[in-house]
Amino acid sequence: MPDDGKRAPASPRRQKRATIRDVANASGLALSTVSNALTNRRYVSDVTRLKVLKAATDVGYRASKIARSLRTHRTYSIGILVGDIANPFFPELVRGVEDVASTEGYNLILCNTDYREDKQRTYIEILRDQQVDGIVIASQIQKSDDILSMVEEGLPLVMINQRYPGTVTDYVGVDNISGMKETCEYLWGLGHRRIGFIQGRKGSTAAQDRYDGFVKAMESLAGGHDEKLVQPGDWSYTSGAKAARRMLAMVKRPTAIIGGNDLMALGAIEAIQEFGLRIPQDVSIIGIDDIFVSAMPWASLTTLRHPKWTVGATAAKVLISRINNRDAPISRIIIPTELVVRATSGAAPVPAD
Amino acid sequence: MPDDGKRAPASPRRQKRATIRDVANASGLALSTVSNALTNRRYVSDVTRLKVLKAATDVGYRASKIARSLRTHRTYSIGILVGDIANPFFPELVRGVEDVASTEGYNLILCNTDYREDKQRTYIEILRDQQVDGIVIASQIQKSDDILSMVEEGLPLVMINQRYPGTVTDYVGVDNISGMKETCEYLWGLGHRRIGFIQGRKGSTAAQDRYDGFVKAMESLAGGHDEKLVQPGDWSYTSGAKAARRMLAMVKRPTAIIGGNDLMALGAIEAIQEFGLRIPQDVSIIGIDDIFVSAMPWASLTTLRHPKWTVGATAAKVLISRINNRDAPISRIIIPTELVVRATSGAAPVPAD
DNA sequence: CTGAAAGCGCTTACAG
DNA sequence: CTGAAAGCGCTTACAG
Repeated sequence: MPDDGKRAPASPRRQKRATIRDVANASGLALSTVSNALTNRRYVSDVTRLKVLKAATDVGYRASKIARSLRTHRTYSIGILVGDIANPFFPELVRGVEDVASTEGYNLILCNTDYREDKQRTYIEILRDQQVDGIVIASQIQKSDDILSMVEEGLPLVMINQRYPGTVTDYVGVDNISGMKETCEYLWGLGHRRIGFIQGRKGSTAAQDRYDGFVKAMESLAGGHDEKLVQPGDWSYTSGAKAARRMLAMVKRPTAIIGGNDLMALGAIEAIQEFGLRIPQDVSIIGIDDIFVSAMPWASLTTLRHPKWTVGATAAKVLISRINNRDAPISRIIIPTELVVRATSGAAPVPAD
Repeated sequence: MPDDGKRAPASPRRQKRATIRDVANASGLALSTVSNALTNRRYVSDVTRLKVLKAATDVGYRASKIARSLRTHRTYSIGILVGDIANPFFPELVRGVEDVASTEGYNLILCNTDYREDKQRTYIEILRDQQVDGIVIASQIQKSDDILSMVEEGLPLVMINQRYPGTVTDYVGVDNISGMKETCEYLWGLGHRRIGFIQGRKGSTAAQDRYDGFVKAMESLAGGHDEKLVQPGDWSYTSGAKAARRMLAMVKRPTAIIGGNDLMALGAIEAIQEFGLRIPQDVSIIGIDDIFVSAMPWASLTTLRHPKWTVGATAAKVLISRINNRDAPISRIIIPTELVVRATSGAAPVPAD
């Protein structure tokens, strides 16, 4: 391509930013006085302050966060580790984090781990080198030594729906156990006796908790569960469809299926329709999370709502409190889920057998 | 709440990180030699380098990005402005940006503007104070003086699907005009003569381009368009449903509707069904973007695919090139759209009038 | 090939 | 109430 003459605005390469020294010169005051006037850390007479303020706006001064960080060891940025922002579960949660972070003057560095330990490790190193003030961990990876070493280092950390055996950190999550109990009882009350469950990605604490909740609930309702009716998935739509197909192909197929998340439940709907079965007359299907799709009329998925924004916002608040007070007691906040009944669940079919 | 005795690991408050000085002491070499050995900026003898490397790992040294940034004026972080990460259009785009950014050693600061100029302004100031190396602007806000001042300042910037009159910056976008042409021609070929269009959020360049494309296409196909069949929306599902209701209530209702984005098209589906009309026998509906929901079988929305990941990834590449070479010619990259035909579009109904 | 010194732009004891 | 100086942890001319 020949150069068409369009170029980046020629000379105005990074124009020099005004520094605190410029303000000092413009106002005829000392650096320290300018700094104190601007940051309100020490008493400065009103007349001096006004002089400083005027000089600052005159020269267009904005403090360098970098220089400040080097000196104060605070960056006012926090990192967040998520599995994949393109998974519809995360954006709302991240919004919650970002909303309170930005209100509190922090900015948010987004890291997608793809649920991989090596990526998580790399990101954690980067965030530490960056000297973030804290990290929100929502990546769902169950084990990682890096987490331990951060805990030892005293770096503020908050876990979302994720625990590390052997470490005690601030935690925000939903009560998957009770949620699953409510869900199973609801189905049981509708007459369902063969209830299937599609598990989430292996290695995720949330997947484990939801499974445990299912097992426990079925234990108390039915005295146990049929492990063949538990099929593995990986949170994705297609994995949900596949898991459901396996269950529906059984001689004694379930009359209700709980997806470990909405995406898998939605995939299961596709499978159920493939089998020529009606929802909910033949098979009921329930998801977990309540992503925005689930509320749309053609999905209208009954689901156990996970208050994602609130969880994210709460995690950010907890993290920031921790940053401001390292010695406060550990907090462990459990946010309730809510069963949202829509069109995909109903009474169990009259048993044919 | 009484203190339950669980406390943050007591003393290990921010343990001191090893500094370059520690490495110098441990190796018996000078600071500058250590720095040069670690950063490869100057020749260092192999034996010295090895000594440095060993000392560095021994003391667990990791360079402080902050100190380095203060000195080099590079932060290796970039910001991204989006309308709202919870809008399903953005996550995939952000993923694209993040994927190449992280590969290139940059981290990504996420900012949600909620399509508001004041929020955008605030974020821009923060990002400048943070001295990010560059900014990706995907927030769709049409005017903002801050953009201008960044351009003047020479801060690397890349616009996604968004132009600013009077400024020349790097740009990555899709060809909405051709895309709309293809879409309208497709519908025209199916016999549709009354084609409705739901507009995107006012003030967005993309919304404007799509509208312009629609008008232009209809001009060449039909010699003009019926402005009554253009109804405003704001990108949201509900706004799409409302806009569609207005069109469907008309005496001469459209036989096909193009949603300015998929979310609005999906909302329109709801409206069409409310009116007791069949899709596509009575009304065809087409979206723009191809968000993940649209591919699901019960939506199965015909749509003009917007390669979001690619657009994001390309924008990041362009931005990083710009950061590395301020004087390179401006680039303007147009990524083609693709009409994905699914179940919601078909032949126009035989006219009853 | 290596070292001593200056300096990036701030904040914060320490004097006065 | 204000100022001069040290220092955060690096990199980079400048000497040798």
